[in-house]
Amino acid sequence: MPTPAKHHRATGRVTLNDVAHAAGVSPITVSRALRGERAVDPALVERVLAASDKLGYVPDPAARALASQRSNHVAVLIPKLSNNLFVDLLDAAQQTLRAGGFQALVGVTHYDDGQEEQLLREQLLHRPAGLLITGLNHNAATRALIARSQVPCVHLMDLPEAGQAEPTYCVGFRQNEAGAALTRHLLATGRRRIAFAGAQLDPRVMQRLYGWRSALQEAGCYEPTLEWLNPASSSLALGGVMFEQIMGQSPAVDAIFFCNDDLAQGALLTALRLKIAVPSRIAIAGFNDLTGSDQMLPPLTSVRTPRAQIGEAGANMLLALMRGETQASACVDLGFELVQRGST
Amino acid sequence: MPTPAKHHRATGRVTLNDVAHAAGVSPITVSRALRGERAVDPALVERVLAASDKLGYVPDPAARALASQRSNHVAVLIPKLSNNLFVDLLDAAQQTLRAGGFQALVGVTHYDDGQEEQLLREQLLHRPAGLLITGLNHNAATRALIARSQVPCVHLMDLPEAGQAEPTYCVGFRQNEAGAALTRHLLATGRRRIAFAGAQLDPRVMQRLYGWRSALQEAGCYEPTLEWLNPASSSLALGGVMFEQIMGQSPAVDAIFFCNDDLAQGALLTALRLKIAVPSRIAIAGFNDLTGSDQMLPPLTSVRTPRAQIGEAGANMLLALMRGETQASACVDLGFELVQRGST
DNA sequence: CCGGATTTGGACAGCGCTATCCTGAATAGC
DNA sequence: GCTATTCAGGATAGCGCTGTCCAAATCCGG
Repeated sequence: MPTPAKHHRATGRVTLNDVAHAAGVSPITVSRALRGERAVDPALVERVLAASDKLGYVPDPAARALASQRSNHVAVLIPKLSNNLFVDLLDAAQQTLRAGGFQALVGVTHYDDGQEEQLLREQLLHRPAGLLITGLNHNAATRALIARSQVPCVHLMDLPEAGQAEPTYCVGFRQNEAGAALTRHLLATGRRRIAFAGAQLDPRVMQRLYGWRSALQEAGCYEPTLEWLNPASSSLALGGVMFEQIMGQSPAVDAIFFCNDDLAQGALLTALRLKIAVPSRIAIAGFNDLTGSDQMLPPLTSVRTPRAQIGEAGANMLLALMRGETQASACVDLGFELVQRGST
Repeated sequence: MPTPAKHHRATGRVTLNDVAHAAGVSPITVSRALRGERAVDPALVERVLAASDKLGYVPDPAARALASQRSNHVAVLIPKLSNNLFVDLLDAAQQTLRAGGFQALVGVTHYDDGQEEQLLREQLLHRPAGLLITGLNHNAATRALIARSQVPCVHLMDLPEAGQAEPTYCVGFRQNEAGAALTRHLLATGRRRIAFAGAQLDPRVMQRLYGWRSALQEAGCYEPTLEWLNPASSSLALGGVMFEQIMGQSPAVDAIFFCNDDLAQGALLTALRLKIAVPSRIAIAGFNDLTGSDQMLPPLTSVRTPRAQIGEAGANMLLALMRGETQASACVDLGFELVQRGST
């Protein structure tokens, strides 16, 4: 006789109760022993573990979530998958979270505040144990959702300006300083008419723009006509188009700072096609040091950004927060590194 | 008086019960009305919907999963995030699933059977409603897990060989035919010593290899020394290295079929650097038509693979299966398209 | 050696929802 | 017109786990 099939459903699952019976203790003791919650007699713990192993017990996440009002999910919100930057970030965060026993729930916002809010709303229904979110600029509703939900939250990639009302936890680097550093490098190589070519125009691109501006202003080289901003998505093709545009309309420009490497790579390829010498005629620099930038012709000068480290450190900070540890340092600056190559 | 705080926990959540009270019906009726399960009087449905809207009710996924033994999660297993191919696949699948009311749980296997099995095991604990998995080749334990779990499963990217014991549902295209088609194109342009350069050596790469082989054998041009296989991960840099290797050791080769576009892109850049004329000295072709291939110098001939469509169609097939609809066609071939450009 | 503070195991009662059974009403069949 | 069959709402009983309270056991200083 396999199943009595009395009145109610009987799933084949090994439950906490089964373990409790096998170990000769009450279910609650098993729960506590396995979670390390409260003190339990070491001898009992051992018996429980043995029984649990023998039966192959694995806790049911749904039951756990229902009873405790907390799941082992972590919502991860990123703007796009088509920018490898975020793929690297996601990969590192996801792996770190998994190692800590959490499941990443990925949401892609497409740089849209409304979608971000919508996604967050959906994710919060799952009562995530934590939240990793890209950037610091969110609309009021999103900020309110985060605050009201009481879910620990770490912001990735950006750091607050000094004096800015900062969110509690963040891991990133100073985009504006990185932009300024790259611009100063271009100035140091003797360039004076340095254009900034930006696409997407998300907050991080704008920070780089501000860094570029301030560096040029310091050097007395700033001019508004050097700003080339295009709200379209960043891509190799767009980089080529913007490059031709800039070269056509501002022939005096002697360097271009592209806000992302894919744009710069597209520009380099277009320069090759048009036989425009890089860096002698014009210097080209990118940002993020994405795959392939070191393979370009000439190799692309860029800023290496610690995106994988940000994903990992952010996830680790969140893991600590979810364990209830209060972190001393709310903001971690992981810096950046100028990578000078042949294109400048 | 905010909360009575009697004996037990009281979450602030609006529950099914609240809606039932407001609508003047029993909880189970609300449940049925909202799910469209069984027939419910249209008038009642309307009242329930009104009450639910007014209170802002949203069902608790954990409670639902616990009671019904089914979550709204779908496990999605892909080999790597560093290959844009899978990012595109994931993006499309994820979006389609979300539109259907399901949450994608992403797992990255790193082309490792053991990790795949481990991930699947973890995911199955969440009682996913469905499973999207890349490829057809899985180890015995993984296949057993899938079969035993009874979870609807759709395989992506590959199609079974005729006569092969096929898994029930899959969406993809014939990798070997695509490989043969590209090879025939190279033969048609007069090339005779066509090398195959493969990295990663996953089952799909091997299928392309077999396609290349059969096309060459048909033409009487096959020779084992034309096979260059490297188990390392595919990348631009590796493409350059393999290109130099092939050119150095087999100077007679007049075309190279790279198993993935990133390799081919790296080869093209290296050819530029070494001033090896493409396609006059040697033709270069890639696979998958990834971002940037049309921007290369010369633009890269490739095979456009319908990865986004596969993600979407696979997700849609799974959605249908999860609704309990039995699909007529178990396997969908979405084909491929040869994209001839300047490099051949 | 005793009263109070601290442990540590367990009983109990749900978390919010749905599967199952049941009942009364409406419909159909002859 | 009366029984056999649908049909739609509701009562009941959990799904598997944990928060809360309680009681018994242990420890401590005076």
